[in-house]
Amino acid sequence: MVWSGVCMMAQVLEENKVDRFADEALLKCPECGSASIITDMSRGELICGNCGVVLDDHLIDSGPEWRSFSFTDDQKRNRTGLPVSVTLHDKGLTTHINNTQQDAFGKPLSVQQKNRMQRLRRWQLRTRLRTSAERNLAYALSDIERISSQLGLPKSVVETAAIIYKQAAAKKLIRGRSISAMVAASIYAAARLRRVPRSLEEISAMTRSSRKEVGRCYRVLVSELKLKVPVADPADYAVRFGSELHLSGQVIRKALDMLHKAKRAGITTGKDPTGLAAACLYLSSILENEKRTQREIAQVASITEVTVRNRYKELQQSLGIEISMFDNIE
DNA sequence: AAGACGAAAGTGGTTGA
DNA sequence: TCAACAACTTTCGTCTT
Repeated sequence: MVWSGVCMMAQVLEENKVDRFADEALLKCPECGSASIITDMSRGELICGNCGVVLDDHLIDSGPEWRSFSFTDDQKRNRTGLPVSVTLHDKGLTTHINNTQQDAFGKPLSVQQKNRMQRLRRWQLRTRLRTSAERNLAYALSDIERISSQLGLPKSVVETAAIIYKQAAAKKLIRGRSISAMVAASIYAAARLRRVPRSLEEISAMTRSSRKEVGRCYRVLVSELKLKVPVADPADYAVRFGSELHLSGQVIRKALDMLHKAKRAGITTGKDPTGLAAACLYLSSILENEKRTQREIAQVASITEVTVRNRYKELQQSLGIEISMFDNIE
């Protein structure tokens, strides 16, 4: 009885499908007679490929309706839930027991049932964050998310930082160090790995840890996890500082050019990359007549004016930028 | 008055013995 | 482990615009 019903249903669906395609194949544009009909599923429209007339604007999308974020998702045909994410301590694979005091039909629960659900909810929470390590991880990962969003870091950095932190936790590197310093160090490393560097000052300012502490943790991460962190490129900083100072593309381009020359002249090794970027921006802002003061630039780069000065004097000397060029402008 | 400059002293990290 | 060192910071007085 049930089987025959299912079979009949399948047959009806199959026939409809065939009919639909047959219709489409035979369809011709009433305006120009062309047979090249295009279906635009994102708009739900049937359009003539020749003259552009919309033949139908209420098409039913017969494509798959399950959402998938990966090949395996696609195979499972899931219809609910978030994508699996490394930024959640349990990868988002968890169950929440709702707090509504109703059953599936909307009827209020009896007192016994309420008590039972309360107990279940409590145990669910306990098993979800079973160990102190898991609680720490959950706390740290939400902190990574918070700091990264405050610094305007992209998703890729958040995920990299989460992976680094998890590896550090697995290697028991967190023990004896503060969580917030380790979180900051993970973000610092991730940002550098993803080539959107933020300075230690900027990151440690978002936590309760000092720059020193974060730096120490960072070195531990690099050596223990064997991270291959590329040397911070002053050019990455120059672009960001430039836009923060509202400098034109021309000034930034000139600064990058200067950095390139400085690198070739060999005066960049061992120097603070933020200082170099700041000095180049300072020089190019003067040369391009969009001058910013040393203080403004130093503030954005979170270094002192003295460093800006020292760097730009060096640049001036080795790149042969004449003082007379300043005189012309001022 | 604001910005630039430079000297002097102090700090924290790196390196090599 | 420790001293030497380079880079950077802080502070402050002076000069220039």
